[in-house]
Amino acid sequence: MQDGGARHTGRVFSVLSKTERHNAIRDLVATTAISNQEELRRKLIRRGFDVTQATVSRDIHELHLYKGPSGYALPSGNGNGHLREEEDSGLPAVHEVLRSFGLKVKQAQNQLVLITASGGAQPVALAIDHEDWKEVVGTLAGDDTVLIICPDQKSASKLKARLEEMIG
Amino acid sequence: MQDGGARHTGRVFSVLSKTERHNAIRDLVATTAISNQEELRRKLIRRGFDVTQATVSRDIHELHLYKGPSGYALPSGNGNGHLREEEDSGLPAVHEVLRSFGLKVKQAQNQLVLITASGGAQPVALAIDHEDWKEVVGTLAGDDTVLIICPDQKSASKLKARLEEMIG
DNA sequence: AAGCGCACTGCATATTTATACAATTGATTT
DNA sequence: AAATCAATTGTATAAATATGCAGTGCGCTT
Repeated sequence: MQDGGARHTGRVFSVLSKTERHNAIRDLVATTAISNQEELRRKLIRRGFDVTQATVSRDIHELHLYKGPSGYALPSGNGNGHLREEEDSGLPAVHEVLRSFGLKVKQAQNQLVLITASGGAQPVALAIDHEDWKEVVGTLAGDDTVLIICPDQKSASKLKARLEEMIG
Repeated sequence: MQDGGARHTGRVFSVLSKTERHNAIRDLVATTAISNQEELRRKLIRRGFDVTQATVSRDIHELHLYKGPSGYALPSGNGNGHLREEEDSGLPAVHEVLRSFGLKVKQAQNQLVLITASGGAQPVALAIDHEDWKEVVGTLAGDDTVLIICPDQKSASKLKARLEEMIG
């Protein structure tokens, strides 16, 4: 269902169609404005893919495209995803996440910049937030960097020491 | 058309309805899974907003929401949105987003840390950026935290007061 | 107060999107 | 080779979303 490739049985070469079409769709969606499936269908036809609206609808599903004010768009990779679940308290202790993800801490005035392994910033920041330390005014996490804002330079230093100890 | 507020003529107090509803929608969309307008309609009704699907459809337009694989989503501020032109001032006023997402503001020197509901940071930061306030040097948004850099401690205090007032 | 203009909304309906079902095709098994 | 199976797609239609039009109500002007 997913790839259409040789994965399971059946189809192995006609692939030249569906996957190609998906790529074409990604390209079209990324570079041109497409406000509905008929429009996308027409553009696909111009590129040699003769399909119906039903197929286009299915493709859009498989590609996880979004539809917004200005037409279809690619999945943002970032924020949109994890709106759902989340659950509750199951967070690992800071020292655990730090031990696995933490790399180093740098200080700039009242701010700390915590470098983590790739993809580790969010979980680390979450864990830190949960500690409710008074040295932490707030955190901001990207992919591998966490910015920690402290009330002042002094508390930043203190926190830095603590974090470094945890990183080991 | 945009605000429904006192902007032009007419309506100034019934606003208690449409804008409130918009906030409720932002909140619902950010915190729960909503896969179609009927569902959103039902949830709105449970919150006391008795509207039809048509109105919900219009609201979704005005709020620039996206619809993706997992239901409706807020404009990501980031990747998804403005690939396209952008048109005019389509962003909701700060006080609107703040009312729905803002939780509290903390100050550290010349920085403000604005805590928002989960998923609210991007839209809030976007709105703030758009205001072009001289107290704002720049913003950084994660998932539920916005860092606002101000020129100095004094302007930070001033801005803090203003934001707190908006949060209510 | 009468008249006008505009925001807002419901109703009915047009437009757009999703999907149940059946047909086709090529690989795999017996 | 016949039977079988999974993948893919079209057709027809259901489901979801958008919108033209008309009605209502408030504020402003006259």
